[in-house]
Amino acid sequence: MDSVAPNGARARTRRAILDAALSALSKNAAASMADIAAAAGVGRTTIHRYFPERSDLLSAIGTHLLERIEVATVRARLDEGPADEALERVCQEYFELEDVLLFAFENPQMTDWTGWDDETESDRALLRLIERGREEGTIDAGQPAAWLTEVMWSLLYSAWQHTRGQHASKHAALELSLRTLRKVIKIER
Amino acid sequence: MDSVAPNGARARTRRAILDAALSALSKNAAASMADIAAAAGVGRTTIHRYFPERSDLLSAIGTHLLERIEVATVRARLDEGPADEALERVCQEYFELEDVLLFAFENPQMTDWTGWDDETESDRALLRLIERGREEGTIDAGQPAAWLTEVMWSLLYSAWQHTRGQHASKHAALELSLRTLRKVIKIER
DNA sequence: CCCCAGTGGAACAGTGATGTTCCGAAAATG
DNA sequence: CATTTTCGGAACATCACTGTTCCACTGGGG
Repeated sequence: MDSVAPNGARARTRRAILDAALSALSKNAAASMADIAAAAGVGRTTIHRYFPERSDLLSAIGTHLLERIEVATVRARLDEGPADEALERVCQEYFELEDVLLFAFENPQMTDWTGWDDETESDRALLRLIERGREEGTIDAGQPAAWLTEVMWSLLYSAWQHTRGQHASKHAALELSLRTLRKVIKIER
Repeated sequence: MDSVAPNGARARTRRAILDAALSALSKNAAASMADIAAAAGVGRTTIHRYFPERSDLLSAIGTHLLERIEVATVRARLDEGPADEALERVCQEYFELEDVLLFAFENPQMTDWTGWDDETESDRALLRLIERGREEGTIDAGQPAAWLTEVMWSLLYSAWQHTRGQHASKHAALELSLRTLRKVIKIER
């Protein structure tokens, strides 16, 4: 059963469990294994077959999550074009990761998960991008780069929150975020 | 024991439990009753004497929380002076409520708590303030008022996060927030 | 078509949190 | 100082979740 070659069936259910766990846990941070199993349309036993302990599932989610962020970052091509435009691109990419990122935000249960502490390649790329923008003169140098990344994440969070509370469409919320972010990085004369 | 007149002793330990619960739960959202009791320097039994069930404690925290927000809002005197300055004042007041508000943000366990859904007087006052600023010409009318309040909360959250991650002082973080907020509400020419 | 990897469900023990009761000790109150 | 109130701790029953084992089934690949 734990053969080296992923049979296809195994890989499929593994993904199903991972996806279901992600969505279940972003809706309810206290979801039990049984809840996740139900969400995945799978027996609770099966989950334990793939992830012996809850922590195993959580760290699998963790890496899966980092991978998706990584992919989104690459797709934004941070090195191309003016820095402010690249920043908007990466925001748009990240905006699509709502379930993934809401989970990351609202689940401090993963505090013990080793893998957050060390800087991601995405983190570094983002900081480099902002640095580049400051030198280019397209991003306000009056605010620390680390602060601007915080603000970017916050604005994304606000956008998702805005679609929940208000009856705003996702598109409208994203537009608001980008508009606000543009004002934030604008250079004061 | 449940006499009508608050004896002083009862009121005192009640506050102690409430405060300890607040700080314990903001540090660790999954804190057990035993944890909270320990944090309050009080027996677990005593907590159940004041708050028979966990949900009772949570809703007590909820109202206590709303009260503190209410007080902070009043102290900001939203009706006085230019709207943009009033907005900065209320930010400064809210910034002091770090434990209270971080708890509110990071504890979706209070989602079931009835009392968030209906608009607070503070919410309304804040929206009125922004509306006033738009008419005055001190706050950008290009962004919906509801969105600006979301952004304000997010910036506060960013500030607290910034003091955690970076080695920034609270004062510096607040300054960053205010500076960024000023740019956000600035009217585009 | 047949077989077996993959699955679901029942059943079980272990664990930690919750809520309750009871009683002796401590402290506030008059 | 005496009395009433309040507190702490031990003990207990209950509950939900976890992780494990075992067995019966099923459906897709060889």
